[in-house]
Amino acid sequence: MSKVGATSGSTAVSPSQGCCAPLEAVPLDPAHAADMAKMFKALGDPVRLRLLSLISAHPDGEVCVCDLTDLFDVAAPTISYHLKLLREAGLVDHERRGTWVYYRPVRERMYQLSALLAASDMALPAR
Amino acid sequence: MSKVGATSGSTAVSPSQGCCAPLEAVPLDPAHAADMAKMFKALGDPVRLRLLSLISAHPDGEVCVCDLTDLFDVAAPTISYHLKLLREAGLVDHERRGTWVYYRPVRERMYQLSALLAASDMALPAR
DNA sequence: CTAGAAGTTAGACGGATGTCAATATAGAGA
DNA sequence: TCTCTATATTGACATCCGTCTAACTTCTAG
Repeated sequence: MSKVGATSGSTAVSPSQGCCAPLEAVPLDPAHAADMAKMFKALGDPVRLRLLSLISAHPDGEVCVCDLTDLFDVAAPTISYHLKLLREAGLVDHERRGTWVYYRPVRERMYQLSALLAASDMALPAR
Repeated sequence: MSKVGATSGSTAVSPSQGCCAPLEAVPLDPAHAADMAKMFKALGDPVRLRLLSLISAHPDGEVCVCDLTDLFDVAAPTISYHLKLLREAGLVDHERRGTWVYYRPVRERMYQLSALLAASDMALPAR
């Protein structure tokens, strides 16, 4: 707990600031860095990044796992494994409906990362 | 090379779009995903994330390695290793001046990631 | 030219990661 | 209940990663 605190960032975050100041504004404290790093790490694999992309871009706001597996060259358990990591990073949610499981993006978390990387001198609205 | 092309993104990028559409707009093609994933992976370690944070937040726009090493619990070669990874991901630049080496952030690259994660329904200007 | 300081590179090593085949679990339907 | 389909979990295995110590490179200062 230091200046910015509130790692959780439950609901609405300020559009101009997010849960926390951009990287360039103030150095990250080690504890917060660890939490953010976990999310970045989850995105640090091409399969997972594409998974999140597909989940986020879907017009229904959610995607059935059955529609994801065919798009990759890896076996189904591997997709399952990657989805679990995205879940554990807090970047996606899931819900079982009948036989199928649907994944949704957690846009607040995605935005946390986005805000962290947004530099004020690059024509972003931040500050 | 497909729809968005130009991974390099040398100079100014459109404030509302960056080098590429946000994740939610269109699924990432595999080649592009790999490039982006490499950057995310570089940020997926607490030490590296703090390094980038310190480098980005410094008022001089650059930081001497000698000022970084003391802030971490790891040995100097480990810092060197992490800085190399950040360099290879294109997130920082470096320059030797005399005995010292200075690192600078590459804000265009940071912004590429930020734009990728910015969702349009979250009060960001994108689209 | 030698001595010393700042960084990087090389090599080694334990632990984490990504993948698969095999197995388990959950629900739908006959 | 029995079977089939969709996901998840387990266990094994090869590779990658983060860390260290030791050695090397580059520069400055005598």
